[in-house]
Amino acid sequence: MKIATWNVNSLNVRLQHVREWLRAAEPDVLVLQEIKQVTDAFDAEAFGELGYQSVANGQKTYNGVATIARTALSDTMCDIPGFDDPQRRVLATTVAGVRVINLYVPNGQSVGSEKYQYKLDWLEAVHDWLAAELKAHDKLLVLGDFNIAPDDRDVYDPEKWGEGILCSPAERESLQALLSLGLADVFRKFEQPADTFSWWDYRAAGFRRNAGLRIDLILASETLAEICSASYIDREPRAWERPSDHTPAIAEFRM
DNA sequence: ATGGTGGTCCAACCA
Repeated sequence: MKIATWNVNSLNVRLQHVREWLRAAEPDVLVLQEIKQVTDAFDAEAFGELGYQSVANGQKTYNGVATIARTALSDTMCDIPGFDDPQRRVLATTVAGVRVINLYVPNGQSVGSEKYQYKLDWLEAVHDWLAAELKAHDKLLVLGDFNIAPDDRDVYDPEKWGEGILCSPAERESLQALLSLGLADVFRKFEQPADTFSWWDYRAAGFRRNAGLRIDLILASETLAEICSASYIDREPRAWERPSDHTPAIAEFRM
């Protein structure tokens, strides 16, 4: 099974990029974040033509997530239990016996801001939800835009970013708490080229300078981490015309 | 030290 995550920063703008990438990469599952459209505007037929089924959890203007798969999607959940939130940031589905949890973690704006507190509260609620999901599902993946660079290897200039947003100790501890539930960042199970990132700021020619961060992650339960055969980031779509500021992160499993 | 770009939607917010 080949699975990928991609923050597309508006599916309206990026639909043809996503279709092009599906044709070339042929993943079994692709999870999208920041579709920035209401659920009814999601064009399932555009993926149906390519042999994919899909489920969307959309919202006007901001956020919104969708999951696309070669096979049927079942047991869909669009909310974190017990966490009342109008923002559409989660989509859990079961695909081919794997629980696939698609997350768009809040950005947090700046350390100490209201949005930062929301991010930490949101991650705590996700933690408790995932604990329950892991009890119910041996084969589980949590993937998406985490808006957290796990450690300094995932930051182009750790000195400059310091303990700023996306890198602060509290954010990294929140991520560590998720990993402590029994999840592994599969990208780090394999040798990787230095300075491999998944997001580059549109501003200040971030991509040209490779001034990026690795914030798009694939976390696997122990059962799946054991059969993970590859994980990598495909930089190519970030170089396409009018790109998303993120590029796909991919993992492959022997199953 | 600040602002840079891009999406949504047309003023201002979000990233």
